[in-house]
Amino acid sequence: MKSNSQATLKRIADLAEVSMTTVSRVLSGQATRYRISKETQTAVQKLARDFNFVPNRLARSLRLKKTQTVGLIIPDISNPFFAAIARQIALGTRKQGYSIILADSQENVDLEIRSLELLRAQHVEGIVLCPVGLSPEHLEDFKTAGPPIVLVDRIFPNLDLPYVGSDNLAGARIATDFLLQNGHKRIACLQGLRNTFPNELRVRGYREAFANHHIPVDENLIVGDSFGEQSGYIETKLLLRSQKDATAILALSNQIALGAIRALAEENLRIPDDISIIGFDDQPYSAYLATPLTAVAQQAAEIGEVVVKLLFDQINFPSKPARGGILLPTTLIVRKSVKKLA
Amino acid sequence: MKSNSQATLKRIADLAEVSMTTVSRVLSGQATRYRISKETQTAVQKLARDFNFVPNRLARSLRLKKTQTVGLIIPDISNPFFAAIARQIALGTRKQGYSIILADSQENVDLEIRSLELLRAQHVEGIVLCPVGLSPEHLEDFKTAGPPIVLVDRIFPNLDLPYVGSDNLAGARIATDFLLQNGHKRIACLQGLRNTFPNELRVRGYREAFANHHIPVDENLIVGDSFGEQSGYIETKLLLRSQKDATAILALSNQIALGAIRALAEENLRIPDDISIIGFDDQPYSAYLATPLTAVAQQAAEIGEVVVKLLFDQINFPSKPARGGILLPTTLIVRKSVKKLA
DNA sequence: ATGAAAGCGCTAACAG
DNA sequence: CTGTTAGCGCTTTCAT
Repeated sequence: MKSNSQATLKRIADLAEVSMTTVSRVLSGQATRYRISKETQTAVQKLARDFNFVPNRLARSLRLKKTQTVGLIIPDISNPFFAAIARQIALGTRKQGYSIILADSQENVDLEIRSLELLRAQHVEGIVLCPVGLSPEHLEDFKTAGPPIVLVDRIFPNLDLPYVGSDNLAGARIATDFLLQNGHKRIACLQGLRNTFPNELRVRGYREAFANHHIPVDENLIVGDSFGEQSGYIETKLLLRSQKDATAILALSNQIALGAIRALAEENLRIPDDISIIGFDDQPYSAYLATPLTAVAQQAAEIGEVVVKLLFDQINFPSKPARGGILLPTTLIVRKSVKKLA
Repeated sequence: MKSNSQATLKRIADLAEVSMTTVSRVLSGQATRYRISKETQTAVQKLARDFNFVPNRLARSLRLKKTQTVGLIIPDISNPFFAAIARQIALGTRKQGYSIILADSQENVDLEIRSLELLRAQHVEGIVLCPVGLSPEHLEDFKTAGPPIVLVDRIFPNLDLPYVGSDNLAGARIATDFLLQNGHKRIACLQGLRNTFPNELRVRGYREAFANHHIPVDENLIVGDSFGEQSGYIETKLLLRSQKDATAILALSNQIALGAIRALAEENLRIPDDISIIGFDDQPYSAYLATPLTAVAQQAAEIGEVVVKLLFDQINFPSKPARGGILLPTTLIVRKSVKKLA
């Protein structure tokens, strides 16, 4: 059993035979400002240490209406892209003296909504939201009420809420263009969660590249509906049965790419000899895969940094209007997974 | 500008012309228990909805001395092993209706200590700590005071605090044995953070395997001092210069393995033809590397589940003595990165 | 140089 | 069926 009775201001005050006010002042570094005598100071400090006094932040927050806490909602923290962003946010947030309340929404809008409500109830001073991205209705309120918010990755640009993401359109266009340049015309597009901003823009980039080359796109080649590894695997399997003439794959996430690679390996198809592939979102391991993967790199750490900046801008200067959105550039990292066709 | 004035119990009470108590009761689902009239109920509920009332959890927590919150401290959330554990903890925790306060300690004991203090001040009801693992002194207190805690991965088994981890000793022993069985005698051991429980046990496993084969270990082959990718890279580079006769590498983390692979690639050394390698901690991509990696798999998700169980056991039944530690088994996944020597 | 007292928003005796 | 009241632990006027 533990001695659960925490020391409080009052207890220390009684023991030191001074008022709570004085204790509070000493312990919050306001001793000089209120000219508290050296003796009382040391006495109070000693007692605080002896009794292992830890001020109750709940009480403090309630009184101050300031929790020094921000919320972070992520669809899946085990996705390395999100994990990298989360890490950067954790570092920046701590630097500002704030804590993070983390919620994993499991790609589920209902959970996202519930998390958002909970964060409000917890009076976080700001929210970083990587939305599931399917519907923005529940976010409308944040324009006029609630803590400042910044959207990440699965953003809603029309929502008039600050956001940070990648230039998905250009990323996918350049990747597709690279495939086209290399003579590929039958390019399967393994998309992620549909009606999601990054997905739609990536698909649009894919289409634009085709348009630029004056080649019509075959809608049968645009398949899939999740950013997960499973989806990449299954869709690739299906594709190999139905569209046997595809010569290349554009995988719209790192996990999709991994799933596709797994399926290809199972079917004994060689990359890039039998089929070429480009992934979206580069990872540390991408260069060391059986065939080093050509991929569109996103600047995850930088995204995290910008998020922190935008968020604390709003927290620290609430009167300033929240700035709009920022799209960070992507780069195509060319490795060995694309074959040049005759 | 936002309308920041939140609705409160009192406001709703005034408008509904009932007492705060009544409002509190209907809004916390205690209407039936206190036989509150249907009319009052609906009236209150309507007001609450109209004013978008969200009860203040700070106040609630302060009053109830229950925050429904647990703390989670991780050395590096972008390490996929920790991310996988974190995800499972997030899911389990939410199922119990609790929130997570996340802290990334950046492999830094001071930050870990500060996080621990902050979590106490925030009155979390439990703490999951993946310690940096170098020193346990600051954890002594948790035996007798503070919220329940469970240690993960970088555990201190002598500390008499519940913990969950992998059977590192057996994992490393079996991996090393496999190398030895395949005729390797000059096996470099790329270790992680020294004086850390998993590291020491993994090194011990390495030694035991040698002992079982009656082969003395060459201390010059045990190098490195961090679980990071950089360390794997650098140590491999150095190794190739100083110990040219090593025929195999045992990398004591997934990130070390990746760094080693990078170094090997740079030096144009082929796996396993020129040198064999086994990694500790399997990852989704391991099977698809240039040479599919033989690795010791840890059950990250299961570790997370057990952690949740142990933690809520203590939270929900504080009188029960905290159970000791649990070490989950590891398995050697044999792929193609080890060559059989003549 | 120090203190008394009010109050942040909520819940739970206790009282009808 | 409903309300009064006290108080969780802290900070901050306003006094002295």
